[in-house]
Amino acid sequence: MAITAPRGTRDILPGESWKWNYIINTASETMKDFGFREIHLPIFEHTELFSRGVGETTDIVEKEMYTFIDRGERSITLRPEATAGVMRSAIENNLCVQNSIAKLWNWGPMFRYERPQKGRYRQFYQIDAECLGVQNPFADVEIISLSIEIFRRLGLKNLEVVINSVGCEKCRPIYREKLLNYFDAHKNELCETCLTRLDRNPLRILDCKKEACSKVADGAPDIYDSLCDECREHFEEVKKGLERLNFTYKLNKRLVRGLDYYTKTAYEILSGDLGAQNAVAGGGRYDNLSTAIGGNKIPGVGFACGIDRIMLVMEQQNCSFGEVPKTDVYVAALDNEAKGAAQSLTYELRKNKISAECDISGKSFKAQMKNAGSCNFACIIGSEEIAKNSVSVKNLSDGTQVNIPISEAVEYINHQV
RNA sequence: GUGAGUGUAGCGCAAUUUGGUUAGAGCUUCGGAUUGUGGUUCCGGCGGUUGAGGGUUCAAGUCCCUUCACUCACCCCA
Repeated sequence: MAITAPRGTRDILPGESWKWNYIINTASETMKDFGFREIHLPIFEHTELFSRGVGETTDIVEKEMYTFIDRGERSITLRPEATAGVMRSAIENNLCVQNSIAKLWNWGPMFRYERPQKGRYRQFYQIDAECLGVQNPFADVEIISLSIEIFRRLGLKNLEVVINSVGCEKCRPIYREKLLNYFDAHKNELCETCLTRLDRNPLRILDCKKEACSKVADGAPDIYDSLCDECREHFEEVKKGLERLNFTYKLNKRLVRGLDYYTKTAYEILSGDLGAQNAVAGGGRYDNLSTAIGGNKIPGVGFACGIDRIMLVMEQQNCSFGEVPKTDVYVAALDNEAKGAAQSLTYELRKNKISAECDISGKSFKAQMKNAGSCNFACIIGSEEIAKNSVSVKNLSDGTQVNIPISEAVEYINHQV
């Protein structure tokens, strides 16, 4: 049996790799316009970074990480998300000392052991941006507007921005306590998974999609009543900021992120064109992440968006991916004696940065011209032409053709393309 | 981890309700003819252990079991 790609992974084939480049280039330009700088991080990290950063009781850490012991007996994990690594790097390299701020972005593969389905893979790709060192709600607005702008430039339609505040280390425990009391009183109405959530992470019950649980959650205490003054004010400023930029958004007090490090702002950008996995981007503020992984206090806010999912939505909505890559010139040999001359001319063109191709597999002239169909020009050389030292250059879009000396071919085509 | 559906040529599909000769066309590819040197048309060739393994049967692409993969949903998230 031939070996196949592991479950949940996929190959980005030539037919779509140029679309990926378009998405990444668009993101890259937007990042630059927003003053974010690119950072490259390892794909694997010490397991502890995620167990302490993302949170011991999260689904990601409990059952979704690719963790293994390396030959030096270190516990290593393929990164399941980007934020913890960025924060680790910022601490380790002092990117955020003495009130300086760091605006960083990167893209690359992330790994989670899940059952694959539409828009969900075991190796998936994210574009990630983090703004570190700023407590101010303007930073939250900057991050949210950045993600929206990337999608706007890509031409995505019908997106929904949903925001919430999940409180901070001061007010969340109080809210948690209230929730605990409430859900404890409605224990018999909750589903099994929610019962386990009860003592581990009661906030997550709010997120449960089961009708019974959601009904119970409807009557649960409102998080906004529990927010401390600082969190409340922060949240108000974020909302004001979004309105100032004319963004429409929805509030969802049930929006709870699956990663423990989030504080205050949490948000998601949803698309109706994705099936069940409807989030194209998600993020928020994480003011306690740095201390959780052993650093000094560095506030932060950021987002990640799934490239695979952006791709799905763009295909669904027939968005433009820019220009399809195309070879300028096909150099066709009329007969076998001319194949060498064809390759020589092809190389001359390439040296002049004109994309060119010729047959390297011994195809007939007819077959060569078929391949030439996707190019702008065809150069046709036969052994007779070599003797005469000339070549026919045909413009494949209008059918016009000229005979010129081979030595002038590069210059002529350079003019045309 | 749970559930449902699917698996036949490189691709998308067919194979007569209820198992029955040598599993078929189309597109692609390759070759030939024709077209002024590609695109059109015609002819021909290559291409399959029916995902894999086992079972039932005189007979299995078709029925049963196991396994793998894909798809979608739960869960969770981007």
